[in-house]
Amino acid sequence: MENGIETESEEQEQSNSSQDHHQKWITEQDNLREKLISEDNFTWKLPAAPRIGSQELRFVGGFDISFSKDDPSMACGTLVVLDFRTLQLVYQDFSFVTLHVPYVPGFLAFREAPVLLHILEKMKRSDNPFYPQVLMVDGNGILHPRGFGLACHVGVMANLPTIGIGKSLHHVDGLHHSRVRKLLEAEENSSKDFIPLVGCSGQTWGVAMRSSQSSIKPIYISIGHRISLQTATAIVQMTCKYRIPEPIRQADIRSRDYIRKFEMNARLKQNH
DNA sequence: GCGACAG
DNA sequence: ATCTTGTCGC
Repeated sequence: MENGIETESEEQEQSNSSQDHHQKWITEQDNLREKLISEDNFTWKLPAAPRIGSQELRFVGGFDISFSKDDPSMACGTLVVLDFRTLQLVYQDFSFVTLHVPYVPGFLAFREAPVLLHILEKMKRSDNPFYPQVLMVDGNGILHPRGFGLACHVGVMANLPTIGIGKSLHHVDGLHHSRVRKLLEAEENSSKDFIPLVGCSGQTWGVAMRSSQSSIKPIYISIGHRISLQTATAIVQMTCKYRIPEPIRQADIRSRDYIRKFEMNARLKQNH
């Protein structure tokens, strides 16, 4: 009985302190959100776009993190940069780190953003000519409970145009699976592969996109920073060879590869 | 009160 | 995120 009560109060304290921490995180998200730019804000143009006197988009970045199955706190953040026209890799970098911040839905940025910002900063410091003009992030932008997901967070902090790519739907403003499924089915016959994600409030949070013919499961595109949804959608479409756009897909593949090699090395050491 | 909840 | 086999199709 006494143990039961004691445990309960400890849990209560834990719960309270984590609630406090979440409140700090919420405040930080609310503050950063004031700097968010949700329209095109860059000097380049898309191919065939009539923007006189500006260079075409050339370098598209992608970011992802993979985790060790042996020790889930060990992670590898990977940044790749692809040539927009050829989708060939022109740059890659890895950051092997130990993460102490847990994943909490709605607060992904506090876990993953520092890793990405570190790799970006390193690249910028060295004046690397392949520094991305726009960055795709594995996670949502404004498609988020407070309209400020991972893609917005890194976009504002790195002052870089960013696009959020979700592989599953984060439920926001009445947007849940059955509602999106209905929207998809309704538009399916009209051969549209983009479905605006309009919530109950009437706000457009992003688009669901059937990126490849083989998969019925959509990806969820939302703006991060300094880009319009229309431009973001066009860029994602132009970089999709498979369901996941190439920048994210390459980052994912190479990140997993890095972790696997690390684990292999660890095994070899252990055995002899 | 219960369930839902990007990666 | 990660664990996991085969399987269907171009």
